[in-house]
Amino acid sequence: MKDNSVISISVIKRLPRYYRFLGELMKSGTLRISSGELSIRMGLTASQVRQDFNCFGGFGQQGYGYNVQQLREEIGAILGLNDRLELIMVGAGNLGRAIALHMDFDSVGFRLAAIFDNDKALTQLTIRGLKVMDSALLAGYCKENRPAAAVLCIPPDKAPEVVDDLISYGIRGFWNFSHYDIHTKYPDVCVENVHLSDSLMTLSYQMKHN
Amino acid sequence: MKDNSVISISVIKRLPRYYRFLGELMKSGTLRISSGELSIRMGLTASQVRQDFNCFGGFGQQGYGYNVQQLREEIGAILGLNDRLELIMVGAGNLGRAIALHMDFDSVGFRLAAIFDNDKALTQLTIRGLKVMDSALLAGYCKENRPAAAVLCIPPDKAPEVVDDLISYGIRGFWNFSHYDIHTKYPDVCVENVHLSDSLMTLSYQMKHN
DNA sequence: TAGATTGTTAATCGATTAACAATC
DNA sequence: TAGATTGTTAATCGATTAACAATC
Repeated sequence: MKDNSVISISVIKRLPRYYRFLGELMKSGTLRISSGELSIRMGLTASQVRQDFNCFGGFGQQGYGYNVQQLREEIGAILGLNDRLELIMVGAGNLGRAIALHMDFDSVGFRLAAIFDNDKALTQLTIRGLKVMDSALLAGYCKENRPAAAVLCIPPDKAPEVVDDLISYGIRGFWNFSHYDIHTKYPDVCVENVHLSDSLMTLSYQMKHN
Repeated sequence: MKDNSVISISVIKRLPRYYRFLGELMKSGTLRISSGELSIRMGLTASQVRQDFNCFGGFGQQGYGYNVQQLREEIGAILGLNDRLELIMVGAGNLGRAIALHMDFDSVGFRLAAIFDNDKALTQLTIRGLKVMDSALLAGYCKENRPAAAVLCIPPDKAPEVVDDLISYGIRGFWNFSHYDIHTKYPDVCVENVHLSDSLMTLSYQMKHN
């Protein structure tokens, strides 16, 4: 796995999908696959598949194709799924709790280590073995445990302050469900936005223009 | 609002963000804004802002800029937020219930009209005034009410069958939280994927490569 | 009118696709 | 060896940025 030149974000965003398809192929007992066959199944071009994989080095073999399991492992390694960063959740409302219960964090490179909320009614709860902690304990917790990233499940009006705090506590990555633009103020921090209403508006557009 | 030529998906995906920023400007009492000022706030180029808006017609005025409220309304109209498509939810597990409770569907062009699950323990529940219905009633409901779209919050192994059914019941759009590629089999249907674990893997990649 | 800022065309950049020599 | 399929270079396509004339 070479990793010298900068990989474009378009390529990175396709990797999880490759990873998923290769997982399904593995389950179905497929040992090898060609770029052509994979491209048909995924609705891409064979060229793109080869270009994508070759960003990271030659995983294939001429005349044979790609070894499914090996390729999947390589992509997993590139995505960083083999070691886990400590992750905290801030905001344990409906959405936060569902995310905490629903996601298999361990299989996507993170370990959910703590959950915080400032609502006393929620700090009673235990979610997946984690007791929801009072937000007042956030600073102390971060100082002691140095988590790397945070899931942000809070209303947008509270987001600016919470983000400022978290950054000052050493958080360097955000999985952001809040409608607040972290990158505008902190361009160097890693951010993955999940803007649910934006996504649904896009569906609205699609459906209302044929 | 002209709508003849095909608008690229890159432009469409930026519209909800414009809509959100313009909403904030409106709240703060700003009446007009230039492409230059808006581009700085949003981290885009002034050129791109003008190009984007001009896909749909001239909303601005030379020497003045754009009227915030009018521009926001135009974008809302383009996204189709003024009328609401009937939407059903299939799958009322943790994630589905949180989405149902959390989302303001009315403000993004949809009306959540019914929720279905095949788990008898869930069909007791009432969520936002909607009684969770048994999946056995799905066909009858669709025949009678002709909903346009479905939120899919089911495990991926059940997805192929459920999607087949829903398509046969006349569903033409999916907000898809399930890890199943609807477009592969049904390229003509409207799909917005929310692949949460893909998103988190992307964050993992970002954080582990500096 | 002069200044500001759009709408739009042209130039650049990047990503995707095509082609093909290398090679298993 | 012959066939298949990669890795990689070149061509195309599309999206972003720059430039500037039009005009409020």
